[in-house]
Amino acid sequence: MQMSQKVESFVYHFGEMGSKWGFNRTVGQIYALLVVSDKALHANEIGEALNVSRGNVSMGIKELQSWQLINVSHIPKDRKEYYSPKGTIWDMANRVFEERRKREVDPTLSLLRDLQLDSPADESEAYAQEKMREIHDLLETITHWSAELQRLDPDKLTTLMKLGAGVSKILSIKDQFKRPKADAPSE
Amino acid sequence: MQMSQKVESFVYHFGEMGSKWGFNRTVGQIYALLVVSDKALHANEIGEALNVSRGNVSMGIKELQSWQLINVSHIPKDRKEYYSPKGTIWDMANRVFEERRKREVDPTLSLLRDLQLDSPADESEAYAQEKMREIHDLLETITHWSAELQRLDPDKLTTLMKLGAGVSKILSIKDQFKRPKADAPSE
DNA sequence: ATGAAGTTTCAGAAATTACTGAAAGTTTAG
DNA sequence: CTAAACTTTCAGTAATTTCTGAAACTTCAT
Repeated sequence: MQMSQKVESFVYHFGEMGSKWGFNRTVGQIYALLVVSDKALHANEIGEALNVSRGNVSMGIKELQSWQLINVSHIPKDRKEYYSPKGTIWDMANRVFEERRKREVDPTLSLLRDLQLDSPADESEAYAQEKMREIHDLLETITHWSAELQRLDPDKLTTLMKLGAGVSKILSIKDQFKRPKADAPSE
Repeated sequence: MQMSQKVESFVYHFGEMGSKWGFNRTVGQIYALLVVSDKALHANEIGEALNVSRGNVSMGIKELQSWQLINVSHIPKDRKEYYSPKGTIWDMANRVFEERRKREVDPTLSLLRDLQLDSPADESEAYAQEKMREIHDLLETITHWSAELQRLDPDKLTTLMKLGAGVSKILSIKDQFKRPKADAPSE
């Protein structure tokens, strides 16, 4: 399989990006290639297009499956497995966030909680624990927030995003509703 | 310098995390160590605490400076440079997002825009371009959104985050305000 | 059961990334 | 200007990660 000029630069670029986003170059390239292909591809086509060994393609596919990013399909009378991206681009972004949360943030939160458990031996340890608590709280807030956002349907999300900084205005509207007799004159 | 048990596990863990967040293990460890230290540290202390060469500490410091994550200070009559983390934990998170946006997202957006420029040669190229446009739009939306969020002060942000999925309710309130004579009955 | 058509595994090789430590560079006090 | 006290650089080495390709495995048609 031959990639067009455009597809080629896209695929190579995403290989590099992928390596900063939690998977290696080849995995990034395979995913990028699948995304821009209008039909599902089998392993040999992929390997040929990317100049990569059959074994490497197999490992890449496996990795993408562990991220739940691809679908496997079959064509009647053909024994090969055909791969295509699962869901929309938005789904992909969500999956990657979600998966990284599980793999990176959750273990960190759990470590930080453990380290909070026993009381500090001295002043400098108290300081360290305080900082760890701050990090814990930050991670937890971000985690909750992104989980909530993922529940919104893409349209609402887009509306919300377009709103941007306007959200702070909305917040005050909300305050008026919830507490019509607002008691915070300075804000 | 000797790290306490707790600080040690924190620092090592953040070394590993750091390597998934855009800098290498040592850089992550140095930053973690500085965050939990109640006083600024000089390069030798850092190297000794982390069991790492003087040269490596120097490179790590340089890297952290390029991310604008640390401050340098001096003590009268002492020629050494003392390092401490710059800003709050929130500032740190913002900086890292911001810096990665500049280094990774911006070049990607620019590539994707270029690839949109000339019209597709055939049907499959048209498909590829369409997908690239979707990715472009997604990245752009996320970029704008996070830029806006960074402008909010941390308190507002926290309120907003606590709100979570409640945002969709807020959105409808906003709709009532903006278009009291709403003409979209199906939404 | 057999073998053709495919996929996966994994030991070793290649490529990449990170680290060391000695030499070069910088800054300041006298 | 000199030397002491630091910091930075960078060539070579070490560690880690990724990739290859041959062998093992699986599945299915006959």
